[in-house]
Amino acid sequence: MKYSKATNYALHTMLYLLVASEGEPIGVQPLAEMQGVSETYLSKILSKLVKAGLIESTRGVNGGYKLLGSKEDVSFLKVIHAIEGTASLFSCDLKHNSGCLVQGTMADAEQVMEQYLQDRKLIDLVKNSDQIKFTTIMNSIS
Amino acid sequence: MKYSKATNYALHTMLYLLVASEGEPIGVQPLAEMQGVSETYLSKILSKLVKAGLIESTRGVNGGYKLLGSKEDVSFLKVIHAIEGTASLFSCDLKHNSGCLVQGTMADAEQVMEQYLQDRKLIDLVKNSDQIKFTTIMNSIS
DNA sequence: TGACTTCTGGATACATCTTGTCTATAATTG
DNA sequence: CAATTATAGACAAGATGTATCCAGAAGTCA
Repeated sequence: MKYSKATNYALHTMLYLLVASEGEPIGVQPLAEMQGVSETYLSKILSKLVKAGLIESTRGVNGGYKLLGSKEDVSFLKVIHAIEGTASLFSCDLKHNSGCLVQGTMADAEQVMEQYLQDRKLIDLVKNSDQIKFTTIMNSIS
Repeated sequence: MKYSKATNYALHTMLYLLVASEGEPIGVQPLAEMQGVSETYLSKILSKLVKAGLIESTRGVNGGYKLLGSKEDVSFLKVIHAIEGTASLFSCDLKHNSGCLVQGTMADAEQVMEQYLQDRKLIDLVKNSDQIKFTTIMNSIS
């Protein structure tokens, strides 16, 4: 059980869009180049973020992607759910006659993690200290 | 991202062995039949539990599997780790020059869930009320 | 020793998911 | 119309999960 690389791309892209949230939209090109992945692949990931209502896209010249809504509202959970889906991590397919004893605890464990990820906002990663250091880091993504 | 079905088999099998912890070891045959899976497949899963030190196996006539150690010590986390491995759920492969901003939070989230799963013991599912009801449920696994 | 039982390990097969790429298409600007 | 940019579909290589069958090791019992 592992998070997909797509989730990682999504989180980093959201971080970038969040910092660049004021101003012109940003095309796939620079985002894909930064992370060393093809434009079409990253665009599929970005489409999921669009459908989830996290960002908006504009086509045509000077088009691209832009954060939708408030910077402070972007939680880790929203991004993860947009990419991984919202299905439960655990499900028991066995044919019990009166419910599965295990499932409840597993669901609770997942809930605990989701609550944590919902409380954590992407902006927390960059707000406290230095926007400069952040951009340096982002640009350094090979 | 989902837990494997193997983890589910492992949890149910451990529950069964836990209830039957006093007495003779139990062979793969009944365990596999209960859960509707082949003996060889389930035995591979059980081998992982053996290697993890959760159960012990004895070969030959009247052999089988038996809980190792105290009933009270079997946490959800131990079983899950035995099957899924202990690798992190999230890892960033991007080439940052000074560490990944995202990874820390993701690791913390995982830690929160693992702590919960470590605190939850399998025996909690059956100890409070009725051993009888439990056996009924277990036997009802098609 | 020999027969039987039970776990162990290897080879194999199939389905699904992930990670991508390439190409074509739709929408927008100028 | 022409250039730009997102979107969608087809496709493929690779990894992983699920599962079976068969051969072999190891233990028990007569």
